[in-house]
Amino acid sequence: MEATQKQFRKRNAILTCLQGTHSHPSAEMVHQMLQEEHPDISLATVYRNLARFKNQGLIQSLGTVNGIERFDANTAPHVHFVCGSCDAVLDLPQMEVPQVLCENAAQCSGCKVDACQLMFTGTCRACLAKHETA
Amino acid sequence: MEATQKQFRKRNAILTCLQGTHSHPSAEMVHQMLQEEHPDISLATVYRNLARFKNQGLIQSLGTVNGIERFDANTAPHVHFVCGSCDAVLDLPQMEVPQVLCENAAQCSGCKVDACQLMFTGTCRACLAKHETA
DNA sequence: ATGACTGCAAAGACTTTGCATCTTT
DNA sequence: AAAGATGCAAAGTCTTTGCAGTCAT
Repeated sequence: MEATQKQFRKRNAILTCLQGTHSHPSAEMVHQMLQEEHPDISLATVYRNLARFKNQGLIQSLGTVNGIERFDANTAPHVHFVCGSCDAVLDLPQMEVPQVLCENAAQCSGCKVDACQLMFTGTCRACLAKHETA
Repeated sequence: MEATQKQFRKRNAILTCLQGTHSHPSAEMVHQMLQEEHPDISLATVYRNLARFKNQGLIQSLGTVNGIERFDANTAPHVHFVCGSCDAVLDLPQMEVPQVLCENAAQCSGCKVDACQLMFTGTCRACLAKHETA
């Protein structure tokens, strides 16, 4: 009955993969990353388990970048940067989401606020360098 | 050569529709809203023009809600609330996005920051009321 | 046996695109 | 004539789902 029993190996691999990366991958990216370890894993399995984890609250969706959904195993509220050039999604761990904001939002809107996302868009350092060079 | 010349009537109608609503509609919602005024407008035309306006910076995309892209003619940075129950997207005009945040983000990340989006998710008042009643 | 997980292929949903037609210059 | 806008239908892309096969209880 160990956690690695065959029945859950792929499911665990998907979660572990997500927890071990900072790339905020899409379903397909996860599938790619698992190719070596599980060459026979199906994309459908990745989608199914990501949906499951999301429902369980083990991961969160960051929304879509260019029409593709991106996931994050870090469910604590934190700040993201999306590069419009290479579609990379970066954490900005130095920045914090002022906790007051959620309370303010709830107060001034009368809505029940569950979560909050702060997202910057622009061009990442790698792409800036690339364009300078070019 | 007036602005309402036949050639651009539908295009203008789409933009005007978007500018006259606070519902942050999807392409299909825009199409619906224009039915009365332009019963013969095609969904493809709505998509084409929304893409055009977005490129021109006349409107902005708010990302997708449940897999459907939502648009906003208000391109100034402002705060949104997304209801997970009815998919409504509301403005929170009382709240402001601290301008400092963008500068902070640029500084601490080394990225070129173009825009910033602050988004809350939860349950809107209408849905809260509905659920209480039920 | 029953329930659970997966692969495969099919279906689904939203969006984009090619082509013919009609306008405007 | 040439360039631009639109409708229609087809194609495209990402995601979900049905079904059969396999494994665990």
